Formats: sequence, C-alpha cells, structure tokens
Amino acid sequence: MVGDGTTTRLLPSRARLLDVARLAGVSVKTVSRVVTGHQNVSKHTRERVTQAAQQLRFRPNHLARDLRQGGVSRTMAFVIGDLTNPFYAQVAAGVEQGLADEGLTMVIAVTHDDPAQEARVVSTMLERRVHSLLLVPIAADQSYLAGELQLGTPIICLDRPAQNLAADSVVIANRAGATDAVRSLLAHGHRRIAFIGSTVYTNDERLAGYRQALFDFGVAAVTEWERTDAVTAADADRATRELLAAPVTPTAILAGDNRISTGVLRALRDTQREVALIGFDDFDLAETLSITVVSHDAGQMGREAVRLALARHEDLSGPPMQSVIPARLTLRGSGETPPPRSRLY
Amino acid sequence: MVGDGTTTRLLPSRARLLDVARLAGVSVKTVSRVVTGHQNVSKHTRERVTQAAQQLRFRPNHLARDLRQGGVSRTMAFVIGDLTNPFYAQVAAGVEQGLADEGLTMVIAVTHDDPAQEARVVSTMLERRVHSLLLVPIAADQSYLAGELQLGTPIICLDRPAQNLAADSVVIANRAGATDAVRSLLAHGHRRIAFIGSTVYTNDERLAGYRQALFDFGVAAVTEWERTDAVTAADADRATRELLAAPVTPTAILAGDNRISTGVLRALRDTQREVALIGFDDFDLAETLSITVVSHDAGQMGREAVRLALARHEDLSGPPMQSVIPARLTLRGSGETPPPRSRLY
DNA sequence: GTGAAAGCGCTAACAC
DNA sequence: GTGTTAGCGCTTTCAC
Repeated sequence: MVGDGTTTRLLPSRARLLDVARLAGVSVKTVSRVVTGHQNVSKHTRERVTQAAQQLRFRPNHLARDLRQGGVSRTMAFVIGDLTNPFYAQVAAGVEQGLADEGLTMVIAVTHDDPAQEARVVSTMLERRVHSLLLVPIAADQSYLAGELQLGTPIICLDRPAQNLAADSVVIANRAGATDAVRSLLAHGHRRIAFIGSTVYTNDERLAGYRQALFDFGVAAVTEWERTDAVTAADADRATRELLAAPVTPTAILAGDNRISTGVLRALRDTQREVALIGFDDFDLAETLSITVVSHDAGQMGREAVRLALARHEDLSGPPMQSVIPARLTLRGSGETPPPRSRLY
Repeated sequence: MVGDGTTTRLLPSRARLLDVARLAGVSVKTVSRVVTGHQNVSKHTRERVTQAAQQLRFRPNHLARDLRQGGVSRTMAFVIGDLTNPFYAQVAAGVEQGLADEGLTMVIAVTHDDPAQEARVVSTMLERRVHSLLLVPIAADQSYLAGELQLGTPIICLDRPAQNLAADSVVIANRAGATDAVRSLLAHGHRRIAFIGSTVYTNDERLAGYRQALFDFGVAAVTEWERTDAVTAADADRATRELLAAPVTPTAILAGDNRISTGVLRALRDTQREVALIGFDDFDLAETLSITVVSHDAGQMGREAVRLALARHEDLSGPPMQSVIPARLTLRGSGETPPPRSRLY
C-alpha cells in the first residue's frame, strides 16, 4: 500500500494509568498505588504493574495529579528582574537547591526590572497555581497580592521587602555591610569617600550604612559624593569619571552593587587613577584583581526563601517573618590604603 | 463570640468558573468564553461576566486548562548543568525571551553537571508534560529519550549535540572560533601556544580548531601543551602554573571556556608572568581587563533553541536540524603581541 | 449567542 | 490487598 496523498501522521499515544491497568490485568487504582509508591499492594501485583508500566513507557501526568490533589502544583515561582545578573543567578541556584531537596521544581519568570510588568508576570505564575511565590519586587506597591496571600499562597520577597503587603522576606544585611566597608576605609586613612549606586532598596540601605559610618566617625557628608543615579555599569563608569574630574576628588569609592563595581573598575582602569575601592557583592574576578568586597552568600538567600515558603505553607497565621543574610567584609587590597599601584587594573 | 479553643482556620476558597457563572447568572461555558477571549458573547454578557470575575478575584486555573486541552502545558523545560555559569545564565535569559514572545513560560532544572542525574531530572520535567525539552546534555547517551521524541515532544539540545538520538541542536561555531583565535596568535608571532580546557564536547571541538590552525600554519603540536584536564577555574589555575614551570614554556594560551579564562588569569596574576591569552566566551570584565576573547551571543542560542522547538512542534517529521551560532574574535590586547605589561593583571 | 453534558488523567473516599 | 465511584476545573462537542 503506497502513500495515498493524504497521509495523516499518526502519533503513538501516551500511555495512561488505564492502559497500564489493562495490560497488567488490574484496576486503575492499583496502578496508581504502585506508581506513587503507596502501600497495600502485594509484591506480585507490584511487579506485574511495574513491568506493564515499563513496557508502555508510562510516565505519570503531573498536571492531572496536581489538579486532583487540590489544584496546587509542586512548583515554586521565582520572579526576578534579570537572570544575567550573577547575583540573581546565584540566588536562583540557591532556590533550585532548596527545592530539589523537597522534590519541588522552580519556574523562573523575568520582569526585566520593569515595574509595569511585575503584576502581569506574577499573575501568569499564579494561574499556574504555584505552591509559593518567590518575588524580587520591582513595582512600588505589592498590595495587589493581598488576596492571593489570603488564599493561602506563601509569598516571599527576596532582596527587597514588599511594599504595602504583609509578606515574608529575605534581605541582606545591607546597612551593616556598608557601614563595615566605610569604617574599614576610614581606618585606613581615607576621609574623602564616595558612594556610587542607584535608588533601589538595597542601594538605599547601603547608602544609609555609608552615611552612618561617616557620621559616627565625625566626617561630614559631601552631597556630591553620594551618587545615586547609577543603575548600570555604564552609569557607574560615567559617575566615576565625573567624580574624578572635579577639583576635589574622593580617595575611595564604595560601589553599591556588582554592576556598579564593574563600571567603577572600568573607569579607574581607563583613567589610570588610583582610588581605593570596595564593592558590595562579591564577583568572579574580585579575588584575582584583589578587590575588597562586602560579600554574602547569595545562594543562602535562595535557600532561606524556600525555607520560609515551606514554613509559611505550614502555618499561614503567624506574623510576617524576615530573614537577614549576613554580610561581611572580605579584605583583598583594593580597600586598604594606599591602593596598590599597577597590580590592580 | 470569643475563641472556642479549637479554631479551625477557614481559608477563603478560590473562585472557579462556576462561581463566576452563578454570580453573573450565566452558564459556565459563557464565562469560559469571556475569560479566554473567545467570540460569540454579547457585549452586555461579557461585561457582566467580567465584573463578576473581578469581584470574586477569579484567576483561571492553568493546570485544569492544560489538562483538558490535551495534557500539554504551555511550558518549556530548560535542563542545564549549572545556573551560576554566566554563559548558561545568558542562554537561559535568551530562552526566556524567546518564550515570552509566545506566551510560554520556562521551567529550569539543574543537573549539577552530573551525568547520573540527567535522566531523572529530565523525567521530572516530562512528567510535567512540558511543551518541549531544551537540554544541555551531560550524560554520555540520550537514547533514553527516543520514545519521548516519538510521542511528539520536541527535544532541542543546546551547546552540545545529543548522543544516539535524532534531536535538533544549537551549537556554537567552536572549531572556527578556536581556529581564528590561534591564527591571530600565530599572526602576532606566537609559536608556542597552549590550550587549556576539559574534555566536554565544546572544549573538544575548540581543541580540534586549535590543532587545525597550528597544522595549517605548519607548527608542530606539543602534547604537553594540550591540557584537557581542566574543568574548574582552580584546575586551570593549576594547569597554567604547571605549564609555566616547565623548562620550555608557551608564550600564549587559548582558554577553553570562561571558567578556564578565570583560572588562567589568576595564575598569570599571581606568578606575574607575561603570557598572551585568548579566552573562549566573553565575560564581564574582559573588556576592562583588555582580554581578547572568542565571543558569541549566548542569548541567541537560547532564542534559537526556542525557535527550533516551535518549528519542530509544527512539523515532527523532518530530519534533525542543527543551528550554529557564529563566534568571532574580539581583539582587546591580551592576544596581541607582546602582551602589555602591568596594565593587565 | 448561549447552555448541558462529557471527559482530560489522575487520586480521595469508600467499598469489599 | 484490591476495585468502584466520584470529581479536581476546565474546555470540547453538540444542541438549541
């Protein structure tokens, strides 16, 4: 029999519990028990079923299972601004790790750091009936999630707390980390210290820590040296050049986050200026380049968020919890004085 | 009425189509039509339904929808070795971007670069009935996926082709990129050129390109300078030191990937040796440090994989497709001769 | 333009 | 130890 011109492509169909049951000569429920590893199945039956399942290449349908079991999937959503930022990639890795231990999986969705997209992206995740929502908030207000919280979905905010929502959160010890960094610079003789960063929550907090350290030490703040207009590395590059082009220049810089550090480094290298630098967030080449940083365990933030989500799932009634991930100064040279010449950049 | 001691926590329940239908005084199907934006609903009815849905905070259950629609979710699985490797993070970002345009979401699962975990992790994803499987293979054999392929699930391999499986794939122009790099080193006068990398597919191909370039130029290969035992940055650091401790040392190094580059850089800085370096894969600080690299668009790899998956979904019958992402040499100084002193490390 | 009934694949509840 | 029945929330089919 040769092709008739209207060949319909016939796909082999996927085996269901029923198919396995028929082949094994048992009921659907028995197969279900075997597949889910429940008790009350004789060894003999179990073997027959297992063999039938293998023969048919049976793969349980989690969609159906989750639907039946209460409409909640064994999945946590991680909504994040930008996956290519190594900090968030590490947080994601931590989330994944925390989930793997529990047999849950992670769905990642990205807001592209656009406040306007947050609600839409989050909504898509909630329609998937995720077990929990892990969110790096970017919008100015999360009150739109109050209803979901009441419905029992754990909502954990990472890196920044929620605004107008009683959600749990995991943050870094931003102020303390920044204070430590500035104190170290002060201890090494620096008095003209600049801060470069943005106005997101973390940078705000770090700026506050920076100010606190200066204040405690009795050093007057210089407004021009508080640059909070740098979001990208390019911004930080520009800000650094501007600071160094002024009549009076800072002798040390605290970078608000890893992207800022990159930009500052580029500017320092290009201009061949010798300025002490401490970065917030560790990064791959920091050790190689002897860059002193305020470091922390980004993976721990992810794991901790999962822990909170699971805890919240168990007890929906308690007050919002906040976990703080410690930050510690990792001295490598660039923040000590004087900044080593030519070994750095 | 005061607490009775056995307060059962009553959660508000989630609204279903039926609830909305009752409130709006219409049938379930009509609500379904409105929610999914289908035709054949009068404007008046549509408004009533929409209002009822909002009032009840109705959120459609994708689990149920996907199950009913044929048991396939609007999700693609991306199975990856390590999320913290910036290269893969960028690929993931590309996947996400490609999917967002289609209204699909991405589930990420991690194998921790462990061949033994691949099948299990992949299986979990397939049980979720993903639309397609995007896989960075790590196991030595993917023949276990043949059945799934026949069932109609598009399987796209990224960065490395599948083994013993007729799956589509997206790879980088590894050989050409490496050949270009070595040719450039040769053109700048280098004759003693080492390769440091591992034995994964990409590094294998890059080594082949390296050999080809040397062969074409008439430079004899030196086995000791083909180091394929370096997987991590620490390995590369060690390998570099060993190479530089030998009686005859290479004057240039081609690094097999971004992790290797990091390790080589560390070794060069610590030992204060001046050796030309070209890295495979671009990285954040490469420009700042004037490191010449073979660069490519990792995001494009992700987007291309999504494109192939969608195409395969439409036509399951065609032969396996392979997309090649171009690689080009980005000259920045470290690969030109002589390697600039002290500005680098 | 709208609705009633059936069923996607699975498991909870309850037989036996 | 095993089977039967019902139903998770939705969409498909077909009727009106």
